[in-house]
Amino acid sequence: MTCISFNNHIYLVILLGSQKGRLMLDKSYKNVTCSTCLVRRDSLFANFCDNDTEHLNAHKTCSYYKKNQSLFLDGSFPRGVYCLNKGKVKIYTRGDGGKEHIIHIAKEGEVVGFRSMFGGEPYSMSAETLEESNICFISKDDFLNMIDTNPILRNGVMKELSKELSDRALALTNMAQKSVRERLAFSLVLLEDIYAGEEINLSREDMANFVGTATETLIRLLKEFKDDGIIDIHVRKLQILDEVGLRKIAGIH
Amino acid sequence: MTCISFNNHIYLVILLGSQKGRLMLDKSYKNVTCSTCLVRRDSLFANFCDNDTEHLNAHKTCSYYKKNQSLFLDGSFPRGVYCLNKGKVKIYTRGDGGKEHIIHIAKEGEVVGFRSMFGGEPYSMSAETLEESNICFISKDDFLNMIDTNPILRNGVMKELSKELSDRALALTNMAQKSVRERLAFSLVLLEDIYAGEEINLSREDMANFVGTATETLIRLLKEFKDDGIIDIHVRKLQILDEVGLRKIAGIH
DNA sequence: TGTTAAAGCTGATGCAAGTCATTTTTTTTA
DNA sequence: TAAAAAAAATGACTTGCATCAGCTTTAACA
Repeated sequence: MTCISFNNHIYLVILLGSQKGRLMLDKSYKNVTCSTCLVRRDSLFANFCDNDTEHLNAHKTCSYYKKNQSLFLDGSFPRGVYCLNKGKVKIYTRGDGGKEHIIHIAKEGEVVGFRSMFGGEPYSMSAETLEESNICFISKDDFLNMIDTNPILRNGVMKELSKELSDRALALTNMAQKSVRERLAFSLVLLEDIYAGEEINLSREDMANFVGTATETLIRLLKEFKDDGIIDIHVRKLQILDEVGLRKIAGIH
Repeated sequence: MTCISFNNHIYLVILLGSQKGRLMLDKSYKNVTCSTCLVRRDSLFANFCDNDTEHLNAHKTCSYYKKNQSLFLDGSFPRGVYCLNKGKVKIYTRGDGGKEHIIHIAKEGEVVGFRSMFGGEPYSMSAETLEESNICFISKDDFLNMIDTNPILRNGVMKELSKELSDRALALTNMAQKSVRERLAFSLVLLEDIYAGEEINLSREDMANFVGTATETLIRLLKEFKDDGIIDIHVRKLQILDEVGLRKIAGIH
């Protein structure tokens, strides 16, 4: 049994029965403190002064989520926002027939759940962890209060909203005009960033729902990319070997 | 020659040579006043107090735009925002190869051009009139100043941004999962609202770029809908006869 | 450790929708 | 008013990708 430390947390590498050793999050999540949280520097709460950080810390609660656990569901009303300390979360809608479409995959440092908060409407999307995660929660009242009193946060939120709006316009144009092959390449470039050098670890079904295609088609195309030496596949984990080639296929200049 | 009045403006119906009579905007646009502007009640500037409205009026300039005139282009930096007093504007991106994709069609009362203003980045989209229009302009400095000092406007903007974000997620899911036939039905329901009872007046190419399909496919499907009695077509203008039927095809409940 | 379930993969087939070429209609311009 | 240009419409052809069905591998669990 080995201990390693990463991102504010201590992980235990343990052997579970006949299973291969895997990374389990230590349940020490209660110790997360905003002032020392490393992922905060990428978040909406970056650039906070000490006072604001302390206030944030005092109003957040931190929880452990296991894999495939829901944060919120389409149709429910926002109760607060979720700041990802560790782990990844998929944001998805369901089309007619219930088929998932993954709009976004949030990574460490991202704040999830505030986008539907300003209209007074229920969520139009659902959120669910893709792996075990540590996630801090700030209640709606506290968050809205901070928005009103903190111009840094407010500007950050508005900047984030408009950035996502243009990202999503690009995604829409890609979906309308690009082939599945091109979209897969595009998605892999996005995933490379989301998984930040780690191997991409998504089920084929989730990946297909992210690209917007059938699972079988995705598998066939992944195989093509592998044969072309653009990616490498280890069981279900995926590594990008030739990002330049991918960008070329995706049509990113 | 006849005069009619509508929406703050006087129109002249005039006969031009051998052409059929058509509606021309009177150039009296300079007379538009925010306090009496009827379309303002649907805009971001609704709910303004008299003081704010007066301030707005003092800082706007109003211009006449002819059909197919550009408001701003992808890559340029925002100089201000555009409030549509009369006319429609398409917001579009271009995919690889330069093919347009129409993200949104703005109608009277909508404010265009502020979404890219908060990130300090250039526009990722272009905007162009679809018909002759009267459009008021507020400079970036004036608008940002109003955002900072006017909570009503600020909340309206944030509400609008998050609403559009969820609209666009729905559009993305539709694009990923629905057939062209279903998407066309969906788009026609949207257009029915945008044209507010008037006949839908778009070129086949624009409509195809809005639905996300080839022009030929769009034409064939329109013909099917016409044969099924769902729509009626007069040359290039289009009228919806059976919105319930359309919603059913589109999968809107 | 063996059994069951889930996820991943492969092959065969059909069709929705894109592309190209041509004609017809409408609009614009001289 | 005629000629030219642009937009709309139709037909023929091709193909990317979804669907279905069956098989294999990996993970879950008693």
